[in-house]
Amino acid sequence: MSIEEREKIVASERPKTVTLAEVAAKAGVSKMTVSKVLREVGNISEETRQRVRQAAHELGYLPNSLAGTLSSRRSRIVAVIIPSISDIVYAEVLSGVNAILRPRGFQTFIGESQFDPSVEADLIRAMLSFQPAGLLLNGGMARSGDAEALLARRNCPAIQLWDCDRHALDFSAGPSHESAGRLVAKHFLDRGLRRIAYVGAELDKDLSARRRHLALKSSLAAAGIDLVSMTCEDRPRQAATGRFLTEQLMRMHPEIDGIHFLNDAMALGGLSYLHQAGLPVPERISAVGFNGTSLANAVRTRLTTIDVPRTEIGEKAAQALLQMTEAQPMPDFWQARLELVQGNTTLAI
Amino acid sequence: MSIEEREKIVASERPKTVTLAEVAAKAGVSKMTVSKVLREVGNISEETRQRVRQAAHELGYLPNSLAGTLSSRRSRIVAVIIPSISDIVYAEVLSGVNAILRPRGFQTFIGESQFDPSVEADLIRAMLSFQPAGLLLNGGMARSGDAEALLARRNCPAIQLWDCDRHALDFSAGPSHESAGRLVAKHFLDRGLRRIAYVGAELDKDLSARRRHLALKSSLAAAGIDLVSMTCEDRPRQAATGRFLTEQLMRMHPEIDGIHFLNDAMALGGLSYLHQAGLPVPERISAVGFNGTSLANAVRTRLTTIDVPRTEIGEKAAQALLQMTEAQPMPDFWQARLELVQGNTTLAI
DNA sequence: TTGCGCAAAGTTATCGATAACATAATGCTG
DNA sequence: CAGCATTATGTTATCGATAACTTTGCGCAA
Repeated sequence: MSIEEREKIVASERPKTVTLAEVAAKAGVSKMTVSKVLREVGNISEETRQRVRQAAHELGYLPNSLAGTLSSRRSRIVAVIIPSISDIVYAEVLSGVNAILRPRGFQTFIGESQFDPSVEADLIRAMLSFQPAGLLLNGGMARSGDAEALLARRNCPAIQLWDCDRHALDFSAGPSHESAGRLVAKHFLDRGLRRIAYVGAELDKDLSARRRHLALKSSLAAAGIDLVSMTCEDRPRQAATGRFLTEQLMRMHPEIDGIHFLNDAMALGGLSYLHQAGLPVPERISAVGFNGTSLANAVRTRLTTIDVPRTEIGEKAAQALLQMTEAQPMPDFWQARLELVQGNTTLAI
Repeated sequence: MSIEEREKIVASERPKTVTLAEVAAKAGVSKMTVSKVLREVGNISEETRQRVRQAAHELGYLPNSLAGTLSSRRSRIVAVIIPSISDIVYAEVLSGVNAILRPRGFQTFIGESQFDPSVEADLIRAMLSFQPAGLLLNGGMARSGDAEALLARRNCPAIQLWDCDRHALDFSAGPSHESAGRLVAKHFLDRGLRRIAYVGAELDKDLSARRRHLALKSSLAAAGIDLVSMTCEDRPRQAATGRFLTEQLMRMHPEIDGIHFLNDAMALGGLSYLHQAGLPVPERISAVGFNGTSLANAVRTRLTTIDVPRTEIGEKAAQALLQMTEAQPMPDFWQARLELVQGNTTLAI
C-alpha cells in the first residue's frame, strides 16, 4: 500500500461504503431485488441474478450486518462470557463453541469476567445490547443481582457452560464437579492413602472448584478421613501458587501422603516443590490434578489428573443453542464424562 | 427461575424489548431527550434527567447498540483475528487487547483463522460487515488476494499483531522475529556449540516462525555453520510433534548438540525424548524454546527460551487503535523487546 | 374470453436509535 | 423593554437493510 493510500485511510477519508441502493442502481433493479438475490430467497430470474451479482462484485459491495440484523430482528451474534481467555481450559471450550458456530455464519462476542460477578454483569449488559442470538455463560461463578435481572429480561436463549451440577438457565453443558471430587477420593482410598490434602486458590470465586473440593471432603469424611485444605483467595490459580501452598502444607502437615490440586498448573507447581524437598512422588506422596491439559505431560512427569472434554463441552453448548434457536425440543443439560487418567504421580494398581 | 418462566423464554415468547420511545412516553418527554440523558450529552435540566433515568430504570430499558451504531455511524466493535484461541500465546495477546478496550466500552469480535488464509479472508469479510471501529490481524500469515481486496476497501484502521519485521496495514505491534533468530544463534555460538538443529512444524503457514528460522540459519551460516532443519507441515506445533521430530532428528544426526524449537511446547516434547533416550541436557545437548510461556517452568526443567511480552503486545496494539480512532499522530509500529531467559536446558556461562 | 395461478419484480413501512436543525422558554444587558 | 444569547426540549430526516404486501405480466385451463 502506498503512503498516500495509508494516509487517506488513517485520516478517516475512508473509501465510501457501497450500499444496497447503489448496487440496485447499477444493476437497474430495486433494492429489494438485490437483497433477495444476495440472500438467495424469493423468485428472481436467472438473468437478473447474474446482473445483480455482477454489479455487487464490481462495486465491491459488502453487506451491513448491523442494518440487516436490526431490520430482520434475527441476529447471528452469539455472546460468550468466560472467566479468562488466557486460561487454556476456557479457551478450549471457546474453540469448541467457535468450531460449531462459525461455519453456520455466527459471530462470537467474547467477554472475560475474571471471575468477578460485577464485571460479568457489565458484560452481560453490554452483550445483550447487541441483541445476540444466544448467551453462553460460565456456570461456575456466583451471579450478581444485576446479572440475574438482566438475564430475566433477556430475549434469547442462555446456556451455562462448564458446570452441570446445578441446572440454571436454559441448558447446561459440562461435567459434574461433584463426581470429579468423588473420583479423586476413590483414587486415593483405593491406594490406601489416608492423609489427604487439597490445594487450591480463589475458591471464593470459582464455585465449580469449590464443589469438587466439598465432594472430596465429604467422600473422605464418609471413610472416616479428615481432609486437610490449604487454600488462599488472593493468589492466582497457577503453578507458583501451587508451589507456595504445597510448601506451606508440607511444613504444617508433614504426614500428608496424597494431594489433590485445583488444576494441573497448580499441581505442577506443587510437584516442583516436592521434588526439590526430596519427597519422592508417588512413593512417598501422591498428586492428582484436574483438567487433563497438555501441561499434564511434562518432560518426566505424567500427572495423574481428571480429563475434562473441554472442546466437546463447547461444541455441545453451541449445538444446543442452535437447536433452541430452531425451537427444537431438547433436554436440560449435557453431562460431560470425566476420565481419571493414571499418570506417574500416583501409584498404578 | 420457575419452569413456566423458562418455558416462556425458550418458546420464544420472550419478554418484549423496551425501546427509547417507551421510556420517553413514560417520562413524558421526546425520544431525543431520553437519548441525550442516557448518553449524557446536550443540556437537559436536572429534573428531567431524574425523571428519564427513573423511567428507564423502571422499565428495565436496555439500549439497542445495533441501532445506535447504525444511526451514529460510530462503532464500538473491534474485530480481532488470531490463528488460534486455544494457543496460549495468541490468547494472551487477546487478553491484552481486551484489557485496554473493554474498560472504554469496546466489544471485541474474535475470529480464529487456524493459519488458513482463506478462512482469514472469510473472517475479515464477516467482521467488516459489522462495521468495526478497527481490525486487528495476526501479522505472521500469508494473506489471500480476497483478504487484500477487502482490506483495501475497509473504512477502519487495521493493525498487525505479533510481527514487526514487515510493516503492513496501519500499525504493527510485535517482536522482530529476525532478531529472535539471531539471539538464539548467538546463544548457541557463545556456548561453543556448532552442531545446531532447528525443529518446527507448520512453517508453511507461520511466516513469523519462518523468519526466526531463516535468521537463525543465516546467522549460523555467517559463522560457517550449516543449520540442520527438521520440520514438517502436517502436524500441529505441539509437544507430541516436538518429540516425534526430535527422535527423527537424533536418529539421522546423532552429532547434534543444540536444538532450537519453534515454541516452548515443542521444546518440552523434544526434551521428553532426549531424557528418555538418555541424552543429558544441557551437558550433551542444549535446547532453546520460544515464547516464554508458563510451560517453560516445568517440574525439574526450566527451559531456556525467548520471552515475548504477549500481553503488552495486545495492549500496545489496542492503544494504537484508540489513538488512530482519535486521529492522533503516531508511529508506524511498536517493537516488542525480546529477552533470552536462561534456564537449565542450556549451559549458563 | 374470462379469470386464476404463478413467477418476477417493486412499494411502503419499519427496525431503534442519532444527527442536525428548529423552536420555545428563560435570563441578562443596555 | 427590546434584543439577543443561552438553556431546554422537540421535529424531521436518516442510517442500511428486511418484512409484508402489492403490482405486473404471462401462460393456460375452463
